[in-house]
Amino acid sequence: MSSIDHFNLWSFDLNLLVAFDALMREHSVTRAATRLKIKQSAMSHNLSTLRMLLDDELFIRVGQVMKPTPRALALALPIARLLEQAQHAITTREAFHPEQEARTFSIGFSSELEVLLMPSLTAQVQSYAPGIKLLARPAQPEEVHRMLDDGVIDLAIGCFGDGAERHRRKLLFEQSLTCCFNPKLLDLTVPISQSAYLAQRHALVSQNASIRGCLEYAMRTANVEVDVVMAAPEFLTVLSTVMSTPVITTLPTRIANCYGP
DNA sequence: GGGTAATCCATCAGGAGAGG
DNA sequence: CCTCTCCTGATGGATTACCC
Repeated sequence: MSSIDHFNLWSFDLNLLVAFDALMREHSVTRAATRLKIKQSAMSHNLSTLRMLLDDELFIRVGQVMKPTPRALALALPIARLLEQAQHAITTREAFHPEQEARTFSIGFSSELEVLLMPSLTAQVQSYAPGIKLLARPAQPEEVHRMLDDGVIDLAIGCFGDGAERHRRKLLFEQSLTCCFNPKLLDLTVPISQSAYLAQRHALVSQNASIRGCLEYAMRTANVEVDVVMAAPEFLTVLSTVMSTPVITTLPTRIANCYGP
């Protein structure tokens, strides 16, 4: 088995291999930069450093694409395998035995999922892993990835953005939306037409500074406006408002089915 | 003209070394 | 051991060059 030349590896920033792999996959400096969530100029610097260290052009611009040189093609597979092995070595842990574990997991939730999932999750964890405790933490979409990076939470459950490549994601279920209103206060025919929906005054769940909350993107996409008169981060506040005020709200169907009027 | 790569320059973080 | 200063490298914004 050959020995590792630590001195040479120390002088070679191994992140450059990640940059090379991204360039190999994208054949574009700009797209490779986007893939690694850095700017194009930083990726261009990485490429120039790689060119200097490996003494080869590596990628030659041909029209709109960066064509790999024979040297780059020869390096592609070994580097990809190396990165795969490195990732495997870093992420693989000893077998997890929930029944023997004694620790607290912090889970970042969006508010509606916390109330939906925590009761059954706690019951299941208590059944299979009595030594494990669960700590629910509020998690806003704009800060959830930083909370994961800082170790504030171990896991996040909710409707969040993609984050970085290191953030693993799994789809739990597709979310649908349902309208809720108090029929004693609002005279609406079900199913509600789009024009009737847009004509109402609305109460919404909002986790951020926008009063349009989770509907902001949908409204912009559909190029429509609704009259939002109230927004709050907790869905129970919104549902209580709907019960006492002639407003309509749009909530995740699971919440509406559990707690709706 | 639009898209993309390369380059220049400013900023920031981290490390090394000097001095108290 | 701690603090300060300087140096180095990474990064991003702005700009330029190049290609279709």
